[in-house]
Amino acid sequence: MDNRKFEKISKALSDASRLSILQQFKKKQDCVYCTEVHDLLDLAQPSISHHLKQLVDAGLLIPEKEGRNLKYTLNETVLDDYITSLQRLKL
Amino acid sequence: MDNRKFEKISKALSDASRLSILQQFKKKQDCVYCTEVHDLLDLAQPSISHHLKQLVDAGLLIPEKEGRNLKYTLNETVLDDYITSLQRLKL
DNA sequence: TCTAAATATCTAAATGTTTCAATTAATAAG
DNA sequence: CTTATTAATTGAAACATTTAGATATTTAGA
Repeated sequence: MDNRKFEKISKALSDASRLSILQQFKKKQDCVYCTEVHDLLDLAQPSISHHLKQLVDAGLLIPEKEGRNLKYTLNETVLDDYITSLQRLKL
Repeated sequence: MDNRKFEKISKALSDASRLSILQQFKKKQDCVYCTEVHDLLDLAQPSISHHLKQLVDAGLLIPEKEGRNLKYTLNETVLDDYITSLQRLKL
């Protein structure tokens, strides 16, 4: 993973709202819907859209359209690649 | 590790200059001096001071005074804790 | 003590991020 | 086709971060 991608993922992980979204996946054990995120966070709809976009752009979430709804799954591969890059920082 | 600490570390990792600083530890295999960072990055001295402060505040670097110089060591424990938190995000 | 070197702090400009109201786009259901 | 629902986009305000110049602090050495 190059430095730009690493920075982008780090930035995506550096916000309380986005961290809550990611932690929601653990609770749901599968996928998370856009609407659920709206219930989870006390933020206006465009703000949620913005945060989800950042997580998708970083590659951490995979979006999938289901009619009018939007379903997200966690991309564990990207998370693993990020962890590998962190391990490499160690001496 | 609580979410605030996680966010702080993520933010510290989300900048090109700070990432370069951390990668310098790999090259040096031990510690890094403030002066070396000044040579490494094409930034004014106060900017470097600012970046190093953020890495120290996040707990990633441990500062140690050596006369007029400042020596930094990488805190691998914090890095490991951060990695553990990331692992926990996985399903 | 005086000077030079290394680092920190203060201040301000430039830039980036977060947030929401308003609007738009897409789709499902009647 | 019309309406309601879900999500994205636009535009702007509030806030935070990055950067550097000027200045202050600390310490080493003459």
